Amino acid sequence: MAASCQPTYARTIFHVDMDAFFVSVEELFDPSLKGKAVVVGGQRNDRGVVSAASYEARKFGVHSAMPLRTAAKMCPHALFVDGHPERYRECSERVYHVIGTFSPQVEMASIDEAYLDMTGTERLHGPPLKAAHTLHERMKAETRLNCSVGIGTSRLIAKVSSAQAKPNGVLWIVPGEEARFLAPLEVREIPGVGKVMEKHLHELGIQKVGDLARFEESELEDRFGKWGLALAGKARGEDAGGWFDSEVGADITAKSISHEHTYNDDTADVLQLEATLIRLSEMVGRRLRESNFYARTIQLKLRYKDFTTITRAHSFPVPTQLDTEIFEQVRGLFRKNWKKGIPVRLLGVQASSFTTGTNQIDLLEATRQQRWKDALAAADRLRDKFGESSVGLASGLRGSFRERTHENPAGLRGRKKPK
DNA sequence: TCTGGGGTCCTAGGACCC
DNA sequence: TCTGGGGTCCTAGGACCC
Repeated sequence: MAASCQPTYARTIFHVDMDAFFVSVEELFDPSLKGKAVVVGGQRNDRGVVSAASYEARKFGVHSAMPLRTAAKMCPHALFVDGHPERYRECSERVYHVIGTFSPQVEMASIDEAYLDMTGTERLHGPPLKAAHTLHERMKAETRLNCSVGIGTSRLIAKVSSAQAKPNGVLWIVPGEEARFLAPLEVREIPGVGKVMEKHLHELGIQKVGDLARFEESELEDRFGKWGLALAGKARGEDAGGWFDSEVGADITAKSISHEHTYNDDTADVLQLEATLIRLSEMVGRRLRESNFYARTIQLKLRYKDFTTITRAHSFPVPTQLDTEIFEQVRGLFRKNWKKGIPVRLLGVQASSFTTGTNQIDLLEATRQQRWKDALAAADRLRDKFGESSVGLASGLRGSFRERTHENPAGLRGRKKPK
């Protein structure tokens, strides 16, 4: 079993990461923002977090995921801008178009980053560095946006090196140099190592990736299980375990669809809460229909004032796409689990366990569901024309208990859209 | 500091079946 | 009576990512 677990040739993976994506897109629409401290995600007093901050704002310690109110204190002169998901999606599609001309094996990992498998494209695009510079220039020419490109023999190396290349740079880690490149970096730089894992590692005296690489692999496995083993591989630059191990461009279908809403003011008003559940159920149902998914499991998410959060799920025998069925389930879960009178901060509805198309419903049931689907499709078209609030399961009810909360337009930063 | 919204993956316990 | 071992499904929670 001795010899080669080595691949016969090394892969060449690119990771393309757009620089301060949301901020840069906003600058395209309003050039006066250029060079200023800009925070995208909402207004300075909103209950929300920073989606993106300009490099100017970052100098004051502002970073994404930070509460907007904190950002406003750290950087009072910053300009606060609401997010525009449609703009980001549109630019993201242009990015996808550009990278698609470089390799057949491409994959958008999120709205603003992509992987390309460039193995074997030398005859077409030249050596990695040259190809990367061409890509970098073409990206700027066709999207007017800056990006950074990391090149390596694994997704992990490509990802970490694109981060090191920022802003607006290209970095190639030559095959064989992976471990040496990673060694001086903080363990937190490894994708998948967050706050909690970082703390655990620090307690073991592990600060840098080099420390991690020297650590006994079996002890990592004993302490952290499967993940510990993967971690040992990552310290060497390997795509060990999980999503990283998959081929670039492999077809990934969505596993869940969800919508949630945080109130600007916590509420214990049953009518308002159930009106929100209707709206969220409709949004989830609509997306199920768009993707032609049927969901077997519906989950309620409930967050109280003090941030304690529960989730309660239920699976039905026959999968569904229907707003009414989703809402009935979720309302049932809500009534059973909400501690009456305790103010609620957030409600969420999630659908999962998908099938594409139902298998064995009898004919009557099928026609009944078809009628519903037709009606709902008509409603979807109406919404496209007149906006989200024009049609609803209970638009009358909603009309009288319209929420005062505003939609956070910065909301959308999802990883994947189901096809 | 007072914490969005949309996702993925992992773990762990209990039910249920063979 | 008192007790096994494995597999799969379901549910709840949590870490992590952008």
